[in-house]
Amino acid sequence: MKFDLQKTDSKSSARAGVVTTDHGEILTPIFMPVGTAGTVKAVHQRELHEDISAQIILGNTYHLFMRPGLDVIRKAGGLHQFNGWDKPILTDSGGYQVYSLANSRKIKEEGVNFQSHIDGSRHFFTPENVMDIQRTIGADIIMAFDECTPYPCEYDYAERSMHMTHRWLDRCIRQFDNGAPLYEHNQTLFPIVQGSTYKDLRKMSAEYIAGKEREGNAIGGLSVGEPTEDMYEMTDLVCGILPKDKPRYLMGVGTPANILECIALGVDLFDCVMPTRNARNGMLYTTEGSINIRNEKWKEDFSPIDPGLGGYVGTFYSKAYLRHLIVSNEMLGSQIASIQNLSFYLWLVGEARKHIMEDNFASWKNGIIDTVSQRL
RNA sequence: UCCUCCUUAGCUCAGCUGGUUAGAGCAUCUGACUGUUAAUCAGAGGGUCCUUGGUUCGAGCCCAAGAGGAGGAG
Repeated sequence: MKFDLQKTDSKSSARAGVVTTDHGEILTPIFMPVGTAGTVKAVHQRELHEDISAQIILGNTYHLFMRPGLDVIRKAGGLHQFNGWDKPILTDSGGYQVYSLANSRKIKEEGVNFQSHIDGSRHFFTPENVMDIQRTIGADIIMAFDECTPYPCEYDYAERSMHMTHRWLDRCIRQFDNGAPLYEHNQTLFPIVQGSTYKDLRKMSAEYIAGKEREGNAIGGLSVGEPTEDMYEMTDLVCGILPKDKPRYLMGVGTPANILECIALGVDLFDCVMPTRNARNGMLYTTEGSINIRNEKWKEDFSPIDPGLGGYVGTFYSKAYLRHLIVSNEMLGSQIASIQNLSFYLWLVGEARKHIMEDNFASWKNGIIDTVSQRL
């Protein structure tokens, strides 16, 4: 993997760059649609390419390990072959699942013992076997196995957890660097900064992670319920420490406003379930603002969903029709809304990149945030 | 014409021996959702308990008459 920094905004820390992988280039800043179980829910691969212009998607170690399992993925020739996505893929390590499946797991120094949410079977994840699993899945970018601390989090716990995540990282790196890709493309390992909302811990963690000199770095443990200002403060602090010549990935963020603000702080990569999950729940993002398409006010509004975006679903389908589909629980509603929301997210980061290249990002951002944040 | 059964929220229905403010599911409306256990979750509005009269301290529930509906007999 290679990262070329093309431009840094003169009035903020926003950057534009190019990540090059064996599955092609990623123009940053970028949003990565989440495809947990090997699918971006309700969206075809062709739509990811043609309507959404996705450049990289996510997969999830935990979910793919549970189903379909490593044998199937290995026999398919890796996840790219299995799901037919020939552009870059990033897999999350399962660290977040350890956090979100909190009621059925036990975290120890050696690793995490947890119960499958599918059949209740017990499994044990370690930094080592999580690296091996991600080798088998074959993502271009794989993530270190970490503990995502909850919010709020006691200082003592956050500190101990952070140090354990650092020790886990060393084990991840050893295992990864002693291994080799199973398929015909290279892989790279991103470490993850933790430290909850404590400045000294975040600083310590960012310095530790920077010292590993990997090809890219991630910021985890945010957008777990802390105040937005805390999230910005931690992101700002960490971005100031992580190397400038490596891409920075802010995990799990966020709303359109969050993404713009964090681009301004120097983040290059984002992922979030919001555009897809909210789409299925009737929340639409448009260039005019967000709308709850289930609201009665759209019942007889036959205007296009988002003509400003200029894409197929935004101009072809009306609000009233989409409302009908979502209210009726029709599958097409989820499909249209998901394509719309992802198209919007990719449009947003594309515009951000354009304005960074033109060196007028900061002023553009302040205007667009008000627009896209309003509720219609 | 007679007999039996039914009538409770927009819909389908619970509702104990007569006892606080009559409930549920669905539907409607509104909100939430941040490295997906989520086509999920939460909240709200919504009642002439068919009508009238009676019994009773107290009636959705018991009694009478009527209205509407379903089935049966002739």
